[in-house]
Amino acid sequence: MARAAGVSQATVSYVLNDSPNARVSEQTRQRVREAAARLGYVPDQSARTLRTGHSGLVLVPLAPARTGRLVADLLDDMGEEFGARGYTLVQYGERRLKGVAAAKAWAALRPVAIMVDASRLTKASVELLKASGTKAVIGFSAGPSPLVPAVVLDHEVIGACAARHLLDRGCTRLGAIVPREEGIDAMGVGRWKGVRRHAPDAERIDLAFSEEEAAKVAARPDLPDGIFAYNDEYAMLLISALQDAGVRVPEDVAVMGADDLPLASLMRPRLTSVHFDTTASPGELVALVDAIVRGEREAAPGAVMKLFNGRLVVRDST
Amino acid sequence: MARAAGVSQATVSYVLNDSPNARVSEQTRQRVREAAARLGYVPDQSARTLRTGHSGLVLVPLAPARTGRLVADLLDDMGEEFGARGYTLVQYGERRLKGVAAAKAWAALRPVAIMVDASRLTKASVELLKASGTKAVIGFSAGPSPLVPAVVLDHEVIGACAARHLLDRGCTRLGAIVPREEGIDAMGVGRWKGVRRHAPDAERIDLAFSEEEAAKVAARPDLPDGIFAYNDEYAMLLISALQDAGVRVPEDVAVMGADDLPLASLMRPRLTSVHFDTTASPGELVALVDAIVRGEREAAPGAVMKLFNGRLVVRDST
DNA sequence: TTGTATGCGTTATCAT
DNA sequence: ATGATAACGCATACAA
Repeated sequence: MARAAGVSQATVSYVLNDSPNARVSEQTRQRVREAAARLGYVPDQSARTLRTGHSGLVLVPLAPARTGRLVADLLDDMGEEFGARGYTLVQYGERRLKGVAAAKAWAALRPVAIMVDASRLTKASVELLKASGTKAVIGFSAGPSPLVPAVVLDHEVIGACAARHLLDRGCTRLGAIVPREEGIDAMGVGRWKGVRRHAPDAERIDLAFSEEEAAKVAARPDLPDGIFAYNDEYAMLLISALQDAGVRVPEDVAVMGADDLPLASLMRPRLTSVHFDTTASPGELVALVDAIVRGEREAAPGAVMKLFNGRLVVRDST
Repeated sequence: MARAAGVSQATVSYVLNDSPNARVSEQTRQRVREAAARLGYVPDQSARTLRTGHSGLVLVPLAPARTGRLVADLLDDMGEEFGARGYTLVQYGERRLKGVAAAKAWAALRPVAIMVDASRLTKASVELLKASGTKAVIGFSAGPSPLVPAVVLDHEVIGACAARHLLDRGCTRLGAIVPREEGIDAMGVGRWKGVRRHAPDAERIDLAFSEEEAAKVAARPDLPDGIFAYNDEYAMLLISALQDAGVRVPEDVAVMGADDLPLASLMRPRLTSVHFDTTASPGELVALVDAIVRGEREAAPGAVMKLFNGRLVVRDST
């Protein structure tokens, strides 16, 4: 490249990076830019990483369980935010690896930060990542993590919000669905606990995502008259089972969901859902990670960053 | 690292890579492995990339339009498959960039292969990628691409399958929803064309994903008696609008979806859907990309890899 | 069986 | 204002 432009490598570097203290004549700049365009020259990120010692990579290994729209949107927005700050957010698809084996694969890329489901981290893996230069190791989880600072969705608040709404509507005996599904059961328990804040004797109803299981629940003679179904998908599952069983919704049993899925609003009767406003979160989160990476802020293990701050709305279209 | 083990860099490299023609004593291997474990040493991928000239990275820049479950699952499976073959699949989200600007961002990572929505590629960007060492540039699209070999979902076959089923059920006047949504309208047209294979005068009904729009369609006095609604989401939208308008489904108007979403089977009446079996595709696709990368196979622009091969099933639960 | 030397593309320092 | 040069960590040809 340098040869093609008839200048030195260093000059190329200055021009293409708009180096602040670069003293390069406009004429030379032109020559360099023209040569770059002609050759289709693109600086090599790996060489840059090797030289500078940092990759600008923010690694997000995908969660083993498929996550919902909420997380997908969050990642989209964070990608934009990180990009604007000069980082590159990359989703890394290798769901099988766990513990140190996973950490080695991640560390090989020398990411500057990594945001990953806390359940995939161990003490050893966090140490490995830190030792290999990762500035910020952040976990996603349902609660504080002893290993890393964690991004937490406050599931109890969601459950409490739903319970309050059901009680306001006149329900007297509440129940909460807890999904029997690897990876999301912990969140289910959190939401159920939240329901119990307002209804101490709310029943916990474990349910796998299948029509057979739902039919069994719907056939029970002693159903609560208000059920928070964990999220919109489980709510739809439950409602269809109740309808099949001849139970009137919401007259006999009121059902609430959460996540406010677009599809859920198409159910008839319309589904009432807890909606979380996370619009501000991506920016805040990225700013925080940036600060940690730059060493301007500390975040000790056990610290918690809430994914939203009480911005809950019940969308009730009945 | 080499110092810590008391051996040379070269020996470390031999041991950690299990070099085929490496003749290293078992004793030395032990020492190296032990030192690596003790230090939490992980080879630097950027240095390796720089030296070898290839990164092993398979880049999948995300589509600008929100993709469905089908693509998400496909990516999951391909991630596993690529991992098993020594590649690393990463999803790189930089949605704003287009054309050559996007290609530059991608090329900086020196990926060995890139799989991307064909609409984001231009002649110049493909050349840039090829020039910077990307062995395989593969497009996702609704049909053959003049620029690159393409992974194609045969939308016409899907539409034809739905049409046949509706006709078999006794419908006489067919319609097909074409989504009015950036990025997926082309697929909608393809599916509509497929419907016309069996029903030449099938009506094209453009529809944005909103309840207002759907209500307008549902209020029409001259509705077809069989509608293929593009996919399950649009089918649910349309069905709820029809129900609100007092139209009986499926007695007055039969509606079919596609994708076989788990949620869609929870609608009452149950939704009939075209299901594509793509289970074999990820493996085949990855094997093909691997062959192209290794130069064992050619794939010229215009070539087409079908995402499934006629493995279509109508799930009809009425 | 193991060590030494070289170069990949970039950036930073120093020299011109 | 620009060029020469070293060093980043690794893989590999070759020497020992």
